[in-house]
Amino acid sequence: MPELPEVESLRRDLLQLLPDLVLVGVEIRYPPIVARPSPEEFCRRVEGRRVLDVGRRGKLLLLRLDSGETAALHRRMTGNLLLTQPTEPVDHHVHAVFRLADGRQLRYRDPRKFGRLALLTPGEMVALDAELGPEPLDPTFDAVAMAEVLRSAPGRGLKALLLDQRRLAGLGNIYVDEALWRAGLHPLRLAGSLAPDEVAALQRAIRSVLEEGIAHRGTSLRDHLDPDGRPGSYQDYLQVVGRVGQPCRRCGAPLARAVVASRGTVYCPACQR
DNA sequence: TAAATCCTGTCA
DNA sequence: TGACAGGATTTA
Repeated sequence: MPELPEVESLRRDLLQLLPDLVLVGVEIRYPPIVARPSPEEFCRRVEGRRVLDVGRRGKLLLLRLDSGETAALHRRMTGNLLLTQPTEPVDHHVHAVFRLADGRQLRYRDPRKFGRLALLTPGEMVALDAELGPEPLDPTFDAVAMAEVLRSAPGRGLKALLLDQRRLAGLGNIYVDEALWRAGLHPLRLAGSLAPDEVAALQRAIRSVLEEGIAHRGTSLRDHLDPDGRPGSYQDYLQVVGRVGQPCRRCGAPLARAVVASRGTVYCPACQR
């Protein structure tokens, strides 16, 4: 599922289309995909707008329009934004089509229909930003900032806390499991119980798994594709996800599976404490 | 805090 | 054929 590295990879790919990315037309084929405003209003306010910049906040892709508004896309589980020629057939999983000035199209394809589009005024963008936790790849996100996140909910388990976008933005099920393994921390370990060196290790682990994920253009266990329809390759480097029962690459013990924070969770019961 | 909800492809 | 997966939101 698209987490921070998958959205960041998409952001960087779309930046290559600037400065001539003009959304000359918008077609919404599955109206519930537009969270706000109404689908008609969304089209009216996006059509004809030039994209000045492509940003990201957590797992949200942000298209900053020349109107001052921002079109936000959350890909949720199975959403992809594909750059295609208009002659390519539109399959029934395509829920929104953005026609570009050069004739090509950006198509939002999402078999699960969980993803959402929204158009945000500057004020709404500020409000959304305030609801999300810090960016783990921001240069200012260091061990001190990690400690603050943990201190904000000392009684919660680490995995539940790290998945909470209001506490820390951008992590999902895959990268949380990978980061906790790398830090040697158990997913149920209470956030308030970490020693200073463990806090620092967790911050470094989160940063490194996200950076490696981006370097490999994301994890494509199943669905993630870039705008040209190509998968990422970080699935080939995962240490725990998808390896239940196989030996831990640190200590050799068989990796275990449990449901933590309502998510399938893989960890090493021997060396994650 | 936990459960239900939204969805449909995939797998047993 | 039915259980399962899961991010975010809503409801109990």
